[in-house]
Amino acid sequence: MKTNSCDCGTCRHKLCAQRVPIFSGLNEEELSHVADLIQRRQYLKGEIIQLEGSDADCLTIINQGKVKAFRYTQEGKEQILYLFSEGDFFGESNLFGGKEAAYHAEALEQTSICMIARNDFQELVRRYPEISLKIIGALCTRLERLETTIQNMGTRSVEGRISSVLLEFAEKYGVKGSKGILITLPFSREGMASYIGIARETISRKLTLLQDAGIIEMVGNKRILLLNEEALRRELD
Amino acid sequence: MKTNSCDCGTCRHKLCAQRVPIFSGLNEEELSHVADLIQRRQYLKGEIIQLEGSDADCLTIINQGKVKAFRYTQEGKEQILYLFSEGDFFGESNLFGGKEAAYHAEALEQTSICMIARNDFQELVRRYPEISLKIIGALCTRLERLETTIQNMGTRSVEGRISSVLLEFAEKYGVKGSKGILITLPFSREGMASYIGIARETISRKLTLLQDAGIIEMVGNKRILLLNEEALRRELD
DNA sequence: TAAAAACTGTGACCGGGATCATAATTTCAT
DNA sequence: ATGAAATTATGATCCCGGTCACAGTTTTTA
Repeated sequence: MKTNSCDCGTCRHKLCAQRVPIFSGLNEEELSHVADLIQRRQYLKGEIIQLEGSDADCLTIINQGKVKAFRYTQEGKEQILYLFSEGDFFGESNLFGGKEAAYHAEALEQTSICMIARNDFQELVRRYPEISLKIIGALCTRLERLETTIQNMGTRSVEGRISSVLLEFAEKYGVKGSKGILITLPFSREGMASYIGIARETISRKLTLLQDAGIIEMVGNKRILLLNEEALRRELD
Repeated sequence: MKTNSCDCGTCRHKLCAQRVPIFSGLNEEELSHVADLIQRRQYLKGEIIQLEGSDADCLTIINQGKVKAFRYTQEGKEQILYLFSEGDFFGESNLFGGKEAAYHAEALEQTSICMIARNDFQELVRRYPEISLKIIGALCTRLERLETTIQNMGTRSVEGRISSVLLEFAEKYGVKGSKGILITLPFSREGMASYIGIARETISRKLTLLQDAGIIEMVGNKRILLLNEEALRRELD
């Protein structure tokens, strides 16, 4: 088991600050300053990190693990908005909009996060303006993703949406093997359905079809072997 | 007819810079500096301001008018992503992500815009860090809107989506009268359908139902009188 | 102001995906 | 390893909204 956490109490989470894109570009001394302000926390799978509507006033950066951000529709269905991984952050709207948390956040596996309080962060931004440029860049990327998601949902081609999610996971979590790309899914079927915005049964059926077509191969419930990436790409509408 | 444009050539668009939230917080002299960098342009209804995929490298701020941002799905259907009004801006991803334009932008009526070139803007941000905080705030707001849109689209309750759009327009463009709120719609039915992500015929039918229920009253094609706001709010899922 | 063009409303029909029910499978705990 | 619990697959049915067709209206243009 590799130890990529730092509990020595001396380095003051410099590791965490270093690996976060937001702070790339800062030098050693500046990073040290940032690290002073960081508070770290650990969560187990299934634990809630943030409650929608709460007024947590800190920026949360994911150091290790995966986090899903979601809301409940009035019918009680869960709608997943984001899947955050190492280096991603959330809670920015708490800081800048001054509003309450826009969604629930739940650890999908053992997860360690870094938190920076609102006031500390605002000061950081003033002292190191490049940070805000990085944040703007990250927000733009996120906007683009949502824009594409909306475009896809509007199109209503369920096959296309499933293909696009599989490709996304392949890129983020896939491992190339001799037969194809082995994807360890971050979600159960239920989760994937909620991420895509369709019913669980539907995704089961479509995945079966993809398997019958020889494009994928399901390995247990949590892994999918992508045999024919090109074919999947052609499904994208 | 009120004259809220400035063509004197002397004030150098200070008006424009002033009314834009991004630059609120700057003083007279700073605004003047900003105004120096601004280039102004006019568009008629239907004219294209930005082409998806083009590498326009400037931030565009809407001074007056309305602009729709949209993409085409592979089936050729138009999907409207944003409706921008006075004070809104777009093109930020061109500046920060360094990528190409993420969508088409078209004037919905006579529209005047202010443009700032990439380099000029980057310099502005460095000189006045508050600007980037304002931008981050605006991006967060936009993200929240998209998040809600996605949540709505996932829910697939068409009634709810229509109600939410009507309420949005009522707030932005509504005028209170004795009988209710008179909304001048920024879109045709086609446009509303594309904004919501449903078929034109469906929105016609649903609006007729709402009218039969006494909740709204259609006034010609371009206006809707909102008689019972509460009832509409209850439709929101 | 009249004709043309664009937009909107409505009926008929159809299909994809939601829902419900149940069986099969996988995962987990002991 | 084995039974229990959770997850997934699959069949049957239903219904909402898309699509097509066409009529009615509004808006534009000359």
